[in-house]
Amino acid sequence: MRKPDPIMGKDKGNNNKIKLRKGLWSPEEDEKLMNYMITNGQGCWSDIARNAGLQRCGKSCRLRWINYLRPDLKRGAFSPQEEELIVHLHSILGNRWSQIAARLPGRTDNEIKNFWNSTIKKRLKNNNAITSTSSPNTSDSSDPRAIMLGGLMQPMQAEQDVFSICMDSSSSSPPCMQAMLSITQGNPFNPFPPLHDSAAYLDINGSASAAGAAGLYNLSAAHVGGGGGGSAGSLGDYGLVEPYVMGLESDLSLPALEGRAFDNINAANDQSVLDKRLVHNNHHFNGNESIKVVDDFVGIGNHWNGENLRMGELDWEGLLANVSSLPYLDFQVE
DNA sequence: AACTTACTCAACCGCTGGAAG
DNA sequence: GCTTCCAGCGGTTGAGTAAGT
Repeated sequence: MRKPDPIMGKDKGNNNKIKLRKGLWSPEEDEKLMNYMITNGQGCWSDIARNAGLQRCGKSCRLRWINYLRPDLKRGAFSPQEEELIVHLHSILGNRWSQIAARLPGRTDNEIKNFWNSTIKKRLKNNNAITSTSSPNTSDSSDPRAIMLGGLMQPMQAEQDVFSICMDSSSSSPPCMQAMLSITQGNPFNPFPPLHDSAAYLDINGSASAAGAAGLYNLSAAHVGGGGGGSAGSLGDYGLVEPYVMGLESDLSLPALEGRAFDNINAANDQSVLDKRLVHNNHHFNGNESIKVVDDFVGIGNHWNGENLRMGELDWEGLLANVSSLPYLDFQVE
């Protein structure tokens, strides 16, 4: 990690040089930022940095908040289900980490990106090395997702080909996506089959759900609250929302575009989780403070802003028109 | 025990796009 | 239309740590 050594920085619009710290955040800095966010909510990050008495740039504060201090963050290792979902989403979205993160509540784009670049990529690479010597027709052992999913899926060869392209982070999205789409549209087979039938994971309520495969990814705008006009207030990127507004009460078994993280905090009343998290990353905060945060407000992470699901950039909207509204990941392409 | 290598992940950097003036 | 500011994103870096020799 980077040393928390202060360096000289320059305040824009002000010729006075001020010391802007870089590197790791100290517990004191975290506390300042957390307290400020609790009290004032999100605003202009450079103002936050200044007003909170932090000798950090706004950008750094934003990052710290998003990746570590946010109360709705989930910590700990990725579950197999999350891994599965990441692989699946990456095959569709490419390196759009923020989009992937938006479907993994409590996870940050940075976290997912790191996870992908270390664990998954390596795993896939290793497996490719092994399987490359085997017959190309030998089942689906060469399919990365099959690898990841323990052979649950039996994708078409064409899909495998495209997927292998997508696995390469250098080929992020548009070409990849178009290849995907070409297959999607020209192939009678669904290139994005449901992950598997028993969606006993990613259930909003954290309990096992036997939601059918068909509904697994059926994420409509209504499901995520904001699309139906459900979000309350705004905390900028992490809108203040009414707890459980985001479809938590529904039977949504989908990796909602955020929202489920509330469950992590509220349903579990999760002192231990919070403590663990706060301890994990460099330290800090006693449990009471953490809980207070949860009580005071709930930040929606990962840029889900209600109706404004941005996966789509316009081109995507058009491209995906025939793919069962991919932005909401309804994979029922039939 | 000492050293080296591999891995993880927090944080930084540079870029893009949107909003405001 | 141009400039400036800001938020957000993806790629990259590098310190800390675990695993291996």
